[in-house]
Order: sequence, then structure tokens, then C-alpha cells
Amino acid sequence: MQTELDPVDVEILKLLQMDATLTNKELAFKLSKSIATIHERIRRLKEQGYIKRIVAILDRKKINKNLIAFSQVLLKEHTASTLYAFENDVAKFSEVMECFQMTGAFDFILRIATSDMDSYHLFLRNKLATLPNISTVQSFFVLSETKSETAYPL
Amino acid sequence: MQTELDPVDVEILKLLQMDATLTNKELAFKLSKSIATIHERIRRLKEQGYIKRIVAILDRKKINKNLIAFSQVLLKEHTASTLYAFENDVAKFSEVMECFQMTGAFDFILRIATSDMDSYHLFLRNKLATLPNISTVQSFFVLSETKSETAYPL
DNA sequence: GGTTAATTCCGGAAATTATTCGGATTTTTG
DNA sequence: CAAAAATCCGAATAATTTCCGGAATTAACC
Repeated sequence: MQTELDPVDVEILKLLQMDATLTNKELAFKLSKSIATIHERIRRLKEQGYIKRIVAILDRKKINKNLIAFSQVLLKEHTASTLYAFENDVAKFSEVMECFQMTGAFDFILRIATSDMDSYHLFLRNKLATLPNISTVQSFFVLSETKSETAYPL
Repeated sequence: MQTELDPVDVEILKLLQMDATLTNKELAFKLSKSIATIHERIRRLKEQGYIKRIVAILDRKKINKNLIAFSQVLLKEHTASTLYAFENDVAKFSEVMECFQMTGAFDFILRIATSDMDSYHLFLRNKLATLPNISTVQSFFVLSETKSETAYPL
């Protein structure tokens, strides 16, 4: 069974990354293939895990997530268990959109979404700073979002 | 016309952020509403801009974007025109998934997706570092992605 | 409080789309 | 070159989306 992407697969992925509401008919027309072929390609792209999920992207300002912060976290210890415990604890906070373990001068970078500075402050004081083994947290705030892509180039 | 979100809207947004392939019929069942009502709600949520787009989320490792970097950029000048020029230039690079202007010790943070360290190096040398007015670029690399959400809590 | 207006809600019809399948075509393999 | 595998397609069917008229509920106003 084919597991590499051919040019048609690539085009489908490009288009669905931009707009997943495109119908098979529309894709078939754009790519000069039959509807059945497009359908089978997409089924396989999902099955093989290229497409992880189809989701709605919301306007965060309309749902009151006006403040985005990047929080750089340094831990006191770096044993396997403390790293794992931190990752596990921090993932439970709904404000934490993303958590990355990093190279360099700090251990983790978190992307935090809250309504405003007061909410971020409460998150920091009552949630993040209460986790064991935290050494320092440095917070940086987004002034403006210039580019925001979910679509990877192919 | 109603412009605030009622509990049904909120539930729809929660569910579509998780899985936008849910049919109106499935949503209607989950929320104990008619198919027509769900359809009208979603139409309005799109029209009012709560739902910006429906997209496919790909597995970046399967499409050879194995290295994610955060690049903190400091500019030499901060006039309106140099800031704008930087934002505009950097948005054109396909490697740049996100660009944020930030508070604090640096001006911008970029999220860069490449296949590997060599590619990142080429991006830095041949693209980012060639932009005018750049003072310093500090790069941090993702060792592991612990949490990665596109769905905002509601 | 009662009447009107506006909004929301729903069932069902019609249009569109997704899904399936058998067989034709093309590609791969030996 | 022949056999096997994979891909592709058209057409039938199932499912979903979309639209509409009117019922039901809520809001507004006198």
C-alpha cells in the first residue's frame, strides 16, 4: 500500500489546511480528479494520520481571550520524574494552550490564554506558581498578532 | 438580533473546536435541539465571526516539520515604519508560522517550523538575518510538545 | 395584564454531498 | 510480456445540508 504523498495528496492537504469545508466535488474540480478519487484520498490521509483532526478555529477576541502570554519556566530539578510531573500538572490548566520543553536557559515555554492581565495574575499566583519544583517564571505578553498560521507549507 | 452567546452556542463552539466533522444531526442529538436549529446557530456563529474557519490539522512530524523553534527578535529601531516593515517582511517567509509583537526585553517572537537544524540554519542565515534593522535573534528549540491545543476553553 | 412584534424553534421537502461498489485503466513486479 | 496490484472512475444509494412555512416562545409596549 502506498504510504508516501503524491502531488494530489499534497494539494489536498494544502487546500484542507486552508479550508476544510471544501466539498469533495470542489476538490475534484480543482484537482481534475473524480469525486470518488478525492474521497478515497482523504480517507487514506486520515487513516494514515497525516490529517489529525478537523477543527473550528475561533476568533479569540470574540470569546474574551484578549491576553496571550508566553511564560518561560525554570524548574529547580531536572529528574525524569519532576519533568514528567510538571508536564502533567500544567496540562490540566485550561489557560495553558501549549506547553513545550525547550533547549536553552529555561525548561518550558507555555502559551497562556486569558481574558486580561488580572486573570493572568490569578493564573500565575493560584495555579502555575503553586506547582512544586518551580524555580522561576518569566512572562512576556503579546502586543499584537502579526501572523498566525495553522497551515504548514507543503 | 442576538449577538451574545447563549449556552447552546457555547456548547456548539466547544464541540466544533474539538471535532468539526460532527454532523448537525449528531450535534442536535447531543444538545437536544432540532437539526434546523443547529444549522441556523452554526450559520450565525460563522456570520458573526465567532468561527473564523474550519481547517485540517496535520501531523507535523509526518510532513517533515520536525523542528520547531521560537526566535526572539530585537530590532535596532522602533519607529512605526520599521516595525511595520519587519512584520510585513517576516510574514512572507513560509517557515514562519506565527509572529507576535511582544512586551519586554525583545520585540518579536516567531514560531518557526522546519525539517531540521540545517534547514533552520539556512532560514536564519539566508532569510531572517538578511532583513534590515535586525539587531539580535535568539533561538530556542522545542525538545518535546507536551500540550498543544487549538481549542479555547469556554 | 394583554396584545403585538420579534425571535427562536421545529418538521419536512428539496438540493447537495458523502459513501459504496464493480469494473476499467494504469502501474508495478517478476 | 504477462500477472498482480494499485488507482481511478461513473453511477447508485445513503446521508447530510439547506431551505421554508408556520408553531411556539420570548420580548416589548401600551
